Amino acid sequence: MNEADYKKVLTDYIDKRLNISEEEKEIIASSYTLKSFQKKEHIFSQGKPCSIETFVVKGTLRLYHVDNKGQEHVLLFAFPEWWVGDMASFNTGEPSSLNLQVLEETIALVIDPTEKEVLLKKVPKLERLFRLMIQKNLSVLQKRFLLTISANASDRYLELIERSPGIEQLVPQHQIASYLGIHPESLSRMKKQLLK
Amino acid sequence: MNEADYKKVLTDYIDKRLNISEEEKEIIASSYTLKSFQKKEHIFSQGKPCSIETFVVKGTLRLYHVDNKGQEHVLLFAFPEWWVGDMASFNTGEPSSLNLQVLEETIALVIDPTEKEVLLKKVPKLERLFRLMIQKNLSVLQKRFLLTISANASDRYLELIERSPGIEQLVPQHQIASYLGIHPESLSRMKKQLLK
DNA sequence: GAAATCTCTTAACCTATGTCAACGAGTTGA
DNA sequence: TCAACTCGTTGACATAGGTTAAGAGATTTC
Repeated sequence: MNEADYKKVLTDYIDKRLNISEEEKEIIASSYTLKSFQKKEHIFSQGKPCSIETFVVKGTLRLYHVDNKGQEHVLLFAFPEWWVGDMASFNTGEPSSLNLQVLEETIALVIDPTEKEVLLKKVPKLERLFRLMIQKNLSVLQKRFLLTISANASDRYLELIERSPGIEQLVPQHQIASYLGIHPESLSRMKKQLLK
Repeated sequence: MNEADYKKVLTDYIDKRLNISEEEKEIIASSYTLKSFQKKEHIFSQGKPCSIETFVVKGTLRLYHVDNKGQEHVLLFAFPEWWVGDMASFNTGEPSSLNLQVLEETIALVIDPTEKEVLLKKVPKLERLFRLMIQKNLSVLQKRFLLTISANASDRYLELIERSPGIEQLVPQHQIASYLGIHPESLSRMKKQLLK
């Protein structure tokens, strides 16, 4: 696949949701920059403004937070056709509280706040797309929050593997523990319990 | 205050963020319906589609979820100039997983999905406002989520009373416990510990 | 291919919070 | 004014998950 092919993934994605003209497709394609990232690389980091919004074309990422005790907490794993970033920081310029790290070699289309502003001016109907996108993010996060506070770790684990079968092949177990909000030792013990 | 005054709270709120014409103000004002709600009343409930988006003009509300063990979990308390609803349900029509209940007699401006669609057609620049609004909600929820998974109950309690001083006067303690994700007995015990 | 590093497991013990039961102070309602 | 609730508190005990330490395979690195 070449650059144009990768960008087509994005314009197709948008076209499916909004119906855009060829001209608009070109504007969109030229507004985004194609980047590839190596395993373990950080695309943005906690403490610095996140000036990048990412559309994943290929690969796997994790978005996580490090708390003031040094503990990592995975917010989400991202796969192709996902948008990832730190909305709050991207829009306000304030330091991000999140880190975006590559788990599997990734190809993504990225944009910075200024370019995005220009793009939205040129193609205002994208406002709607981004609203829908955030809405989706919000309702995913809301579900996750409710599950986190109302279910115990093993129910959350079962929910995760049901919702994302195959995730245990893609992501090391200690990061699944981190996603579940428990320690690797606890997950290990828990899985042993579940086998009974 | 009369109806026009209450609606002015909304149009002023929007004008501060978007700069809208007099004509647009009128369209907006006429798209929203003024409602008042009594203490303990439910504005929408879990299991039914939430076909209402609320802009609080006056009063206090709580948005909560009841899990499958019958336990209540408060997602947020809402105060004047807040938007409250269940975005996911409002936009898709699927059953809501949330309840919105009045804690103190409330005056609010409400809109349903159809009216909102019409309004957005008439005043497309509101797309931007709603995007910003959801963005804010998302970043609040994200902070809350990170705090919930990385801090213990007493740190969350201290954070809450620091962020919302006076909340203990507005909301009964067992609902604060529910917001913190613990049981009333635990909060009681915890506060005793903190006094030492 | 040896050393270093990472990943997962197990075990023993610890702690925060849940659970259940009882009680007293207020508040509401007949 | 008494009965019924609601709300917060306390205590005893239970449990999920944290903490620490150790070891065994994998995997990476030089």
